[in-house]
Amino acid sequence: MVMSTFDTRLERLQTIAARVFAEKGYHPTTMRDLARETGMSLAGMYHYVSGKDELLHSIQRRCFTEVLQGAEAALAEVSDPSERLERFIRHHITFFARHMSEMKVLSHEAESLSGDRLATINALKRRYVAMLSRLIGDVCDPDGCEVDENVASYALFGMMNWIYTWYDPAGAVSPQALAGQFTRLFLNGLTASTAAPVTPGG
Amino acid sequence: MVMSTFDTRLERLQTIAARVFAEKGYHPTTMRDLARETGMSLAGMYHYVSGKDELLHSIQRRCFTEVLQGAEAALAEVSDPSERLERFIRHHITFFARHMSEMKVLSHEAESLSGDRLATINALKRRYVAMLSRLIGDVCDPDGCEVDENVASYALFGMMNWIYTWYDPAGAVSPQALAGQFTRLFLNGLTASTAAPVTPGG
DNA sequence: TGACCATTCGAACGTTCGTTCGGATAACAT
DNA sequence: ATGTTATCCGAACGAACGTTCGAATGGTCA
Repeated sequence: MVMSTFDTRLERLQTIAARVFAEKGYHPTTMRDLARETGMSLAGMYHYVSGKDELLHSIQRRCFTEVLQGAEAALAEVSDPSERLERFIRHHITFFARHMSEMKVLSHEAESLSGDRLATINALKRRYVAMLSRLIGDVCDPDGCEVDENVASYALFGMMNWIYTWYDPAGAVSPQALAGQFTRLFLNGLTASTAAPVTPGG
Repeated sequence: MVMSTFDTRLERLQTIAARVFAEKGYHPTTMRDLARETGMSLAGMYHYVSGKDELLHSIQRRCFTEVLQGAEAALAEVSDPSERLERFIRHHITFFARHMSEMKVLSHEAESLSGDRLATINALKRRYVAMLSRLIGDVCDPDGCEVDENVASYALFGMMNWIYTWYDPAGAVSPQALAGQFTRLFLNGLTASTAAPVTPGG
Protein backbone atom coordinates (compact mmCIF):
# COMPACT_ATOMS: atom_id res chain seq x y z
CA MET A 1 0.00 0.00 0.00
CA VAL A 2 1.62 3.20 -1.19
CA MET A 3 1.18 6.15 1.06
CA SER A 4 1.51 9.82 0.35
CA THR A 5 3.59 11.99 2.61
CA PHE A 6 0.39 13.56 3.84
CA ASP A 7 -1.15 10.24 4.84
CA THR A 8 2.03 9.10 6.53
CA ARG A 9 2.27 12.19 8.69
CA LEU A 10 -1.43 12.12 9.46
CA GLU A 11 -1.10 8.56 10.68
CA ARG A 12 1.86 9.52 12.84
CA LEU A 13 -0.15 12.36 14.34
CA GLN A 14 -3.05 10.02 15.03
CA THR A 15 -0.83 7.40 16.63
CA ILE A 16 0.92 9.87 18.92
CA ALA A 17 -2.36 11.57 19.77
CA ALA A 18 -3.86 8.20 20.70
CA ARG A 19 -0.96 7.56 23.05
CA VAL A 20 -1.30 10.95 24.75
CA PHE A 21 -5.11 10.71 24.93
CA ALA A 22 -4.70 7.31 26.56
CA GLU A 23 -2.11 8.58 29.03
CA LYS A 24 -3.81 11.70 30.30
CA GLY A 25 -7.31 11.61 28.91
CA TYR A 26 -8.85 13.37 25.95
CA HIS A 27 -10.09 16.50 27.67
CA PRO A 28 -7.00 17.28 29.75
CA THR A 29 -4.82 16.86 26.67
CA THR A 30 -4.21 20.16 24.91
CA MET A 31 -3.32 20.77 21.30
CA ARG A 32 -0.07 22.21 22.67
CA ASP A 33 0.65 18.86 24.33
CA LEU A 34 0.23 17.15 20.97
CA ALA A 35 2.42 19.73 19.25
CA ARG A 36 5.19 19.08 21.76
CA GLU A 37 4.91 15.30 21.49
CA THR A 38 4.84 15.23 17.71
CA GLY A 39 7.46 17.93 17.23
CA MET A 40 5.04 19.84 15.04
CA SER A 41 3.97 23.39 15.60
CA LEU A 42 0.59 24.19 17.08
CA ALA A 43 -0.73 25.71 13.88
CA GLY A 44 0.96 23.10 11.73
CA MET A 45 -1.23 20.29 13.04
CA TYR A 46 -4.29 22.00 11.61
CA HIS A 47 -3.00 21.24 8.15
CA TYR A 48 -3.74 17.56 8.87
CA VAL A 49 -6.73 17.74 11.14
CA SER A 50 -9.65 20.16 11.30
CA GLY A 51 -9.70 20.15 15.09
CA LYS A 52 -9.26 18.24 18.29
CA ASP A 53 -12.57 16.42 18.10
CA GLU A 54 -12.02 15.30 14.52
CA LEU A 55 -8.71 13.89 15.68
CA LEU A 56 -10.41 11.83 18.38
CA HIS A 57 -13.08 10.79 15.91
CA SER A 58 -10.58 9.61 13.30
CA ILE A 59 -8.67 7.60 15.90
CA GLN A 60 -11.81 5.89 17.12
CA ARG A 61 -13.18 5.26 13.64
CA ARG A 62 -9.98 3.75 12.34
CA CYS A 63 -9.52 1.54 15.38
CA PHE A 64 -13.10 0.34 15.44
CA THR A 65 -13.09 -0.42 11.73
CA GLU A 66 -9.98 -2.53 12.16
CA VAL A 67 -11.50 -4.39 15.11
CA LEU A 68 -14.60 -5.16 13.10
CA GLN A 69 -12.70 -6.37 10.06
CA GLY A 70 -10.35 -8.41 12.19
CA ALA A 71 -13.21 -10.06 14.03
CA GLU A 72 -14.97 -10.95 10.81
CA ALA A 73 -11.77 -12.41 9.44
CA ALA A 74 -11.22 -14.39 12.62
CA LEU A 75 -14.63 -16.04 12.31
CA ALA A 76 -14.41 -16.82 8.63
CA GLU A 77 -14.73 -20.51 7.81
CA VAL A 78 -15.35 -21.51 11.42
CA SER A 79 -18.76 -23.00 12.06
CA ASP A 80 -18.73 -24.46 15.56
CA PRO A 81 -20.51 -21.92 17.80
CA SER A 82 -18.20 -22.35 20.78
CA GLU A 83 -15.13 -22.09 18.63
CA ARG A 84 -16.51 -19.01 16.90
CA LEU A 85 -17.07 -17.37 20.26
CA GLU A 86 -13.59 -18.30 21.38
CA ARG A 87 -12.10 -16.83 18.23
CA PHE A 88 -13.97 -13.61 18.81
CA ILE A 89 -12.62 -13.35 22.36
CA ARG A 90 -9.10 -14.24 21.32
CA HIS A 91 -9.12 -11.68 18.54
CA HIS A 92 -10.52 -8.94 20.76
CA ILE A 93 -7.94 -9.50 23.48
CA THR A 94 -4.94 -9.83 21.21
CA PHE A 95 -6.00 -6.81 19.18
CA PHE A 96 -6.47 -4.87 22.41
CA ALA A 97 -3.02 -5.88 23.55
CA ARG A 98 -1.48 -4.82 20.26
CA HIS A 99 -3.27 -1.44 20.21
CA MET A 100 -3.60 -0.58 23.88
CA SER A 101 -3.71 3.17 23.44
CA GLU A 102 -6.29 3.21 20.68
CA MET A 103 -8.48 0.66 22.43
CA LYS A 104 -8.31 2.56 25.71
CA VAL A 105 -9.34 5.70 23.86
CA LEU A 106 -12.15 3.74 22.24
CA SER A 107 -13.34 2.32 25.55
CA HIS A 108 -12.79 5.24 27.87
CA GLU A 109 -13.64 8.20 25.65
CA ALA A 110 -16.89 6.81 24.32
CA GLU A 111 -18.79 9.89 25.50
CA SER A 112 -16.22 12.51 24.54
CA LEU A 113 -17.71 13.05 21.10
CA SER A 114 -21.12 14.43 20.19
CA GLY A 115 -23.42 14.89 17.25
CA ASP A 116 -22.61 13.19 13.96
CA ARG A 117 -19.17 12.19 15.12
CA LEU A 118 -20.62 10.28 18.06
CA ALA A 119 -23.32 8.79 15.84
CA THR A 120 -20.91 7.20 13.37
CA ILE A 121 -18.88 5.62 16.16
CA ASN A 122 -22.01 4.33 17.84
CA ALA A 123 -23.11 2.80 14.56
CA LEU A 124 -19.89 0.78 14.45
CA LYS A 125 -20.38 -0.15 18.09
CA ARG A 126 -23.87 -1.46 17.41
CA ARG A 127 -22.52 -3.70 14.66
CA TYR A 128 -19.86 -5.07 16.97
CA VAL A 129 -22.26 -5.63 19.85
CA ALA A 130 -24.75 -7.33 17.53
CA MET A 131 -21.96 -9.57 16.29
CA LEU A 132 -21.18 -10.81 19.79
CA SER A 133 -24.84 -11.16 20.73
CA ARG A 134 -25.38 -13.42 17.76
CA LEU A 135 -22.34 -15.51 18.66
CA ILE A 136 -23.61 -15.96 22.18
CA GLY A 137 -27.08 -16.74 20.92
CA ASP A 138 -25.66 -19.49 18.71
CA VAL A 139 -23.79 -21.02 21.61
CA CYS A 140 -26.93 -20.99 23.72
CA ASP A 141 -29.20 -22.10 20.92
CA PRO A 142 -29.42 -25.90 21.36
CA ASP A 143 -30.61 -26.11 24.95
CA GLY A 144 -30.72 -22.51 26.11
CA CYS A 145 -28.49 -20.77 28.64
CA GLU A 146 -29.14 -19.90 32.23
CA VAL A 147 -28.02 -16.36 31.55
CA ASP A 148 -29.74 -13.67 29.53
CA GLU A 149 -27.93 -13.22 26.25
CA ASN A 150 -27.77 -9.46 26.43
CA VAL A 151 -26.48 -9.51 29.98
CA ALA A 152 -23.91 -12.11 29.01
CA SER A 153 -22.84 -10.01 26.05
CA TYR A 154 -22.26 -6.90 28.13
CA ALA A 155 -20.62 -8.93 30.86
CA LEU A 156 -18.08 -10.25 28.40
CA PHE A 157 -17.43 -6.82 26.94
CA GLY A 158 -16.92 -5.48 30.45
CA MET A 159 -14.52 -8.25 31.33
CA MET A 160 -12.54 -7.63 28.15
CA ASN A 161 -12.59 -3.85 27.90
CA TRP A 162 -11.79 -3.31 31.55
CA ILE A 163 -8.27 -4.61 30.94
CA TYR A 164 -7.11 -1.13 30.02
CA THR A 165 -7.26 -0.33 33.73
CA TRP A 166 -4.87 -3.08 34.85
CA TYR A 167 -3.41 -5.26 32.12
CA ASP A 168 0.19 -5.05 30.91
CA PRO A 169 0.67 -7.02 27.68
CA ALA A 170 4.39 -7.22 28.40
CA GLY A 171 3.84 -8.59 31.91
CA ALA A 172 3.58 -12.13 33.25
CA VAL A 173 0.33 -13.01 31.47
CA SER A 174 0.61 -13.08 27.68
CA PRO A 175 -2.31 -11.88 25.56
CA GLN A 176 -2.84 -15.43 24.33
CA ALA A 177 -2.94 -16.70 27.90
CA LEU A 178 -5.32 -13.94 28.92
CA ALA A 179 -7.62 -14.78 26.03
CA GLY A 180 -7.55 -18.42 27.08
CA GLN A 181 -8.48 -17.59 30.66
CA PHE A 182 -11.31 -15.30 29.62
CA THR A 183 -12.60 -17.94 27.25
CA ARG A 184 -12.56 -20.61 29.96
CA LEU A 185 -14.21 -18.31 32.45
CA PHE A 186 -16.94 -17.07 30.17
CA LEU A 187 -17.67 -20.13 28.09
CA ASN A 188 -17.80 -22.40 31.12
CA GLY A 189 -19.94 -19.92 32.99
CA LEU A 190 -22.29 -19.57 30.07
CA THR A 191 -22.81 -23.21 29.28
CA ALA A 192 -22.36 -24.81 32.69
CA SER A 193 -25.45 -26.84 33.43
CA THR A 194 -24.35 -27.19 37.02
CA ALA A 195 -25.94 -25.87 40.17
CA ALA A 196 -27.72 -22.58 40.41
CA PRO A 197 -26.14 -19.98 42.68
CA VAL A 198 -26.36 -20.41 46.41
CA THR A 199 -29.16 -17.96 47.00
CA PRO A 200 -32.15 -17.62 44.70
CA GLY A 201 -33.22 -14.18 43.58
CA GLY A 202 -32.54 -13.90 39.89
CA MET B 1 -27.72 11.35 63.03
CA VAL B 2 -28.01 15.08 63.58
CA MET B 3 -26.64 17.21 60.84
CA SER B 4 -25.64 20.82 60.80
CA THR B 5 -26.92 23.09 58.09
CA PHE B 6 -23.40 23.20 56.71
CA ASP B 7 -23.13 19.43 56.40
CA THR B 8 -26.57 19.14 54.85
CA ARG B 9 -25.78 21.63 52.13
CA LEU B 10 -22.37 20.13 51.53
CA GLU B 11 -23.96 16.74 51.01
CA ARG B 12 -26.47 18.22 48.61
CA LEU B 13 -23.65 19.85 46.65
CA GLN B 14 -21.76 16.55 46.52
CA THR B 15 -24.81 14.62 45.36
CA ILE B 16 -25.65 17.04 42.59
CA ALA B 17 -22.02 17.31 41.55
CA ALA B 18 -21.82 13.50 41.34
CA ARG B 19 -24.84 13.49 39.04
CA VAL B 20 -23.39 16.14 36.74
CA PHE B 21 -19.92 14.57 36.74
CA ALA B 22 -21.54 11.28 35.77
CA GLU B 23 -23.61 12.87 33.03
CA LYS B 24 -20.98 14.91 31.24
CA GLY B 25 -17.68 13.87 32.75
CA TYR B 26 -15.52 15.52 35.37
CA HIS B 27 -13.33 17.64 33.12
CA PRO B 28 -16.03 19.02 30.83
CA THR B 29 -18.12 19.98 33.86
CA THR B 30 -17.49 23.57 34.91
CA MET B 31 -17.99 25.13 38.31
CA ARG B 32 -20.57 27.30 36.58
CA ASP B 33 -22.47 24.16 35.57
CA LEU B 34 -22.55 23.08 39.19
CA ALA B 35 -23.65 26.54 40.32
CA ARG B 36 -26.56 26.43 37.87
CA GLU B 37 -27.61 22.91 38.87
CA THR B 38 -27.42 23.57 42.60
CA GLY B 39 -28.95 27.03 42.45
CA MET B 40 -25.96 28.40 44.32
CA SER B 41 -23.73 31.17 43.12
CA LEU B 42 -20.33 30.42 41.64
CA ALA B 43 -18.43 31.96 44.54
CA GLY B 44 -20.86 30.59 47.08
CA MET B 45 -19.83 27.00 46.43
CA TYR B 46 -16.33 27.77 47.60
CA HIS B 47 -17.69 28.19 51.11
CA TYR B 48 -18.29 24.43 51.13
CA VAL B 49 -15.49 23.11 48.98
CA SER B 50 -11.94 24.29 48.47
CA GLY B 51 -12.00 23.51 44.77
CA LYS B 52 -13.20 21.30 41.98
CA ASP B 53 -10.72 18.51 42.64
CA GLU B 54 -11.51 18.37 46.33
CA LEU B 55 -15.14 18.00 45.34
CA LEU B 56 -14.35 15.00 43.16
CA HIS B 57 -12.14 13.58 45.87
CA SER B 58 -14.80 13.86 48.56
CA ILE B 59 -17.37 12.20 46.31
CA GLN B 60 -15.07 9.29 45.56
CA ARG B 61 -13.88 8.88 49.13
CA ARG B 62 -17.37 8.86 50.59
CA CYS B 63 -18.68 6.40 48.00
CA PHE B 64 -15.72 4.05 48.28
CA THR B 65 -15.88 4.04 52.07
CA GLU B 66 -19.54 3.10 51.92
CA VAL B 67 -18.87 0.31 49.44
CA LEU B 68 -16.17 -1.11 51.66
CA GLN B 69 -18.26 -0.98 54.79
CA GLY B 70 -21.26 -2.44 53.01
CA ALA B 71 -19.22 -5.30 51.61
CA GLU B 72 -17.78 -6.13 55.00
CA ALA B 73 -21.23 -6.10 56.52
CA ALA B 74 -22.56 -8.32 53.74
CA LEU B 75 -19.94 -10.96 54.47
CA ALA B 76 -20.29 -10.93 58.22
CA GLU B 77 -21.26 -14.26 59.72
CA VAL B 78 -21.16 -16.08 56.40
CA SER B 79 -18.50 -18.76 56.14
CA ASP B 80 -19.16 -20.76 53.00
CA PRO B 81 -16.67 -19.47 50.37
CA SER B 82 -19.10 -19.60 47.45
CA GLU B 83 -21.82 -17.88 49.40
CA ARG B 84 -19.37 -15.22 50.58
CA LEU B 85 -18.39 -14.53 46.99
CA GLU B 86 -22.01 -14.40 45.94
CA ARG B 87 -22.79 -11.93 48.72
CA PHE B 88 -19.93 -9.74 47.60
CA ILE B 89 -21.21 -9.68 44.03
CA ARG B 90 -24.78 -9.07 45.10
CA HIS B 91 -23.77 -6.21 47.35
CA HIS B 92 -21.57 -4.60 44.72
CA ILE B 93 -24.27 -4.73 42.06
CA THR B 94 -27.12 -3.56 44.24
CA PHE B 95 -25.01 -0.76 45.71
CA PHE B 96 -23.99 0.25 42.18
CA ALA B 97 -27.62 0.31 41.13
CA ARG B 98 -28.58 2.46 44.13
CA HIS B 99 -25.72 4.92 43.58
CA MET B 100 -25.25 4.93 39.84
CA SER B 101 -23.81 8.42 39.57
CA GLU B 102 -21.28 8.08 42.37
CA MET B 103 -20.18 4.64 41.21
CA LYS B 104 -19.79 5.82 37.63
CA VAL B 105 -17.66 8.70 38.88
CA LEU B 106 -15.65 6.22 40.94
CA SER B 107 -15.14 3.87 38.00
CA HIS B 108 -14.72 6.33 35.17
CA GLU B 109 -12.81 9.17 36.82
CA ALA B 110 -10.21 7.00 38.50
CA GLU B 111 -7.40 8.95 36.83
CA SER B 112 -8.86 12.43 37.19
CA LEU B 113 -7.17 13.06 40.53
CA SER B 114 -3.47 13.32 41.29
CA GLY B 115 -1.05 13.51 44.18
CA ASP B 116 -2.31 12.84 47.69
CA ARG B 117 -5.93 12.89 46.60
CA LEU B 118 -5.32 10.08 44.13
CA ALA B 119 -3.24 8.18 46.69
CA THR B 120 -5.97 8.02 49.32
CA ILE B 121 -8.50 6.74 46.80
CA ASN B 122 -6.07 4.15 45.50
CA ALA B 123 -5.47 2.96 49.05
CA LEU B 124 -9.18 2.25 49.41
CA LYS B 125 -9.16 0.57 46.03
CA ARG B 126 -6.35 -1.75 47.07
CA ARG B 127 -8.30 -2.83 50.14
CA TYR B 128 -11.36 -3.60 48.04
CA VAL B 129 -9.40 -5.49 45.40
CA ALA B 130 -7.58 -7.50 48.07
CA MET B 131 -10.94 -8.34 49.60
CA LEU B 132 -12.23 -9.86 46.37
CA SER B 133 -8.96 -11.64 45.64
CA ARG B 134 -9.14 -13.37 49.00
CA LEU B 135 -12.74 -14.39 48.41
CA ILE B 136 -11.83 -15.90 45.07
CA GLY B 137 -8.82 -17.60 46.57
CA ASP B 138 -11.04 -19.21 49.20
CA VAL B 139 -13.42 -20.50 46.57
CA CYS B 140 -10.54 -21.98 44.61
CA ASP B 141 -8.71 -23.28 47.65
CA PRO B 142 -9.88 -26.92 47.91
CA ASP B 143 -8.91 -28.20 44.48
CA GLY B 144 -7.62 -25.15 42.66
CA CYS B 145 -9.18 -23.26 39.78
CA GLU B 146 -8.40 -23.34 36.11
CA VAL B 147 -8.17 -19.56 36.09
CA ASP B 148 -5.54 -17.33 37.64
CA GLU B 149 -6.97 -15.65 40.72
CA ASN B 150 -5.80 -12.17 39.82
CA VAL B 151 -7.16 -12.44 36.31
CA ALA B 152 -10.43 -13.75 37.66
CA SER B 153 -10.60 -10.88 40.12
CA TYR B 154 -10.11 -8.21 37.49
CA ALA B 155 -12.46 -10.02 35.13
CA LEU B 156 -15.22 -9.87 37.71
CA PHE B 157 -14.57 -6.22 38.48
CA GLY B 158 -14.69 -5.47 34.77
CA MET B 159 -17.94 -7.34 34.35
CA MET B 160 -19.47 -5.47 37.27
CA ASN B 161 -18.08 -1.98 36.82
CA TRP B 162 -18.76 -1.89 33.11
CA ILE B 163 -22.49 -1.73 33.82
CA TYR B 164 -22.33 2.05 34.05
CA THR B 165 -22.04 2.03 30.26
CA TRP B 166 -25.27 0.15 29.59
CA TYR B 167 -27.32 -0.84 32.62
CA ASP B 168 -30.57 0.84 33.64
CA PRO B 169 -31.62 -0.19 37.17
CA ALA B 170 -35.20 0.81 36.36
CA GLY B 171 -35.27 -1.33 33.20
CA ALA B 172 -36.31 -4.90 32.55
CA VAL B 173 -33.53 -6.52 34.57
CA SER B 174 -33.68 -5.78 38.29
CA PRO B 175 -30.46 -5.32 40.26
CA GLN B 176 -31.16 -8.54 42.14
CA ALA B 177 -31.64 -10.40 38.88
CA LEU B 178 -28.48 -8.89 37.44
CA ALA B 179 -26.52 -9.92 40.52
CA GLY B 180 -27.88 -13.43 40.17
CA GLN B 181 -26.85 -13.67 36.54
CA PHE B 182 -23.37 -12.37 37.22
CA THR B 183 -23.00 -14.81 40.09
CA ARG B 184 -24.07 -17.74 37.93
CA LEU B 185 -21.80 -16.68 35.10
CA PHE B 186 -18.74 -16.07 37.20
CA LEU B 187 -19.04 -18.76 39.84
CA ASN B 188 -19.83 -21.45 37.28
CA GLY B 189 -17.01 -20.25 35.08
CA LEU B 190 -14.59 -20.22 37.96
CA THR B 191 -15.37 -23.60 39.41
CA ALA B 192 -16.45 -25.54 36.34
CA SER B 193 -14.27 -28.64 36.08
CA THR B 194 -15.50 -29.25 32.57
CA ALA B 195 -13.63 -29.19 29.30
CA ALA B 196 -10.83 -26.78 28.51
CA PRO B 197 -11.53 -24.26 25.74
CA VAL B 198 -11.64 -25.43 22.19
CA THR B 199 -8.21 -24.26 21.20
CA PRO B 200 -5.17 -24.58 23.48
CA GLY B 201 -2.90 -21.57 23.98
CA GLY B 202 -3.23 -20.44 27.53
C1' DT C 1 -28.09 47.55 70.67
C1' DG C 2 -23.68 46.07 69.12
C1' DA C 3 -20.08 42.67 68.18
C1' DC C 4 -19.15 38.42 65.94
C1' DC C 5 -19.34 34.80 62.80
C1' DA C 6 -21.42 32.02 59.22
C1' DT C 7 -23.19 32.46 54.69
C1' DT C 8 -23.86 34.47 50.16
C1' DC C 9 -22.56 36.57 45.81
C1' DG C 10 -21.50 40.13 41.78
C1' DA C 11 -17.55 41.20 39.70
C1' DA C 12 -13.28 40.57 38.40
C1' DC C 13 -8.40 38.40 37.84
C1' DG C 14 -4.98 35.87 35.51
C1' DT C 15 -4.42 31.85 32.86
C1' DT C 16 -5.14 28.57 29.42
C1' DC C 17 -7.75 26.82 25.85
C1' DG C 18 -8.93 25.67 20.64
C1' DT C 19 -8.54 27.91 16.72
C1' DT C 20 -7.23 31.33 13.08
C1' DC C 21 -4.52 34.56 10.37
C1' DG C 22 -1.04 36.04 7.31
C1' DG C 23 2.90 35.03 5.60
C1' DA C 24 7.14 32.16 4.98
C1' DT C 25 9.37 28.14 2.87
C1' DA C 26 9.65 23.98 0.00
C1' DA C 27 8.34 21.13 -3.94
C1' DC C 28 7.05 20.68 -8.39
C1' DA C 29 4.91 21.35 -12.94
C1' DT C 30 5.17 24.33 -17.00
C1' DA D 1 12.43 31.23 -14.47
C1' DT D 2 7.63 31.43 -13.14
C1' DG D 3 3.38 30.21 -11.26
C1' DT D 4 0.99 26.98 -8.25
C1' DT D 5 0.23 24.26 -4.69
C1' DA D 6 1.54 21.79 -0.42
C1' DT D 7 3.55 22.36 3.94
C1' DC D 8 4.75 24.83 7.99
C1' DC D 9 4.65 28.24 11.82
C1' DG D 10 5.00 32.74 15.08
C1' DA D 11 1.74 35.44 16.80
C1' DA D 12 -2.43 36.58 18.13
C1' DC D 13 -7.71 36.32 19.11
C1' DG D 14 -11.84 35.64 21.64
C1' DA D 15 -13.82 32.70 24.79
C1' DA D 16 -14.06 29.99 28.79
C1' DC D 17 -11.94 28.29 32.74
C1' DG D 18 -10.97 27.83 38.18
C1' DT D 19 -10.46 30.79 41.60
C1' DT D 20 -10.39 35.08 44.52
C1' DC D 21 -11.82 39.54 46.40
C1' DG D 22 -14.50 42.65 48.93
C1' DA D 23 -18.62 43.55 50.39
C1' DA D 24 -23.29 42.52 51.59
C1' DT D 25 -26.53 39.77 54.23
C1' DG D 26 -28.57 37.03 58.14
C1' DG D 27 -28.55 34.88 62.49
C1' DT D 28 -26.67 34.40 67.46
C1' DC D 29 -25.29 35.71 71.81
C1' DA D 30 -23.85 39.33 75.08
